[in-house]
Amino acid sequence: MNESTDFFLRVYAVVRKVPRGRITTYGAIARYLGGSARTVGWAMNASHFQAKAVPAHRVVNRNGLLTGKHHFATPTLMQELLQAEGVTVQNDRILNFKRLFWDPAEHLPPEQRHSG
DNA sequence: ACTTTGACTATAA
DNA sequence: GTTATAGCCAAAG
Repeated sequence: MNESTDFFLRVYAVVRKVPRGRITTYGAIARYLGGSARTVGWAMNASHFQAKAVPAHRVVNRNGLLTGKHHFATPTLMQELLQAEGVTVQNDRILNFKRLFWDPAEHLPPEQRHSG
């Protein structure tokens, strides 16, 4: 495993730590892991190939917009998954986004180890 | 090797 | 709120 590849795994590890019914952003993950939001988004694109499922529906952009909905099996699956967890979505946007926002840098220890 | 694209974000007008 | 620009990093052509 290269360090670059490990970054993807760290992204998945963080996303899986997002509590049910909460959401986070690409930028928050990027800041926590020390990468860029683009790279996090790219990692999410490859999350489908992971053996373990990644709750990618809990990751939205900084505006609470479901920008990644088109990458799911169906363009409405992301919204359905969120609503199934108690998150209200309207017009492809999460309501109370700021209240439901879950910052890994605030709830996770610094430099979260993948071995744990 | 260079250009374009992309599940992003911050700032400015 | 919208549009444009700059920064960012990885993958594909």
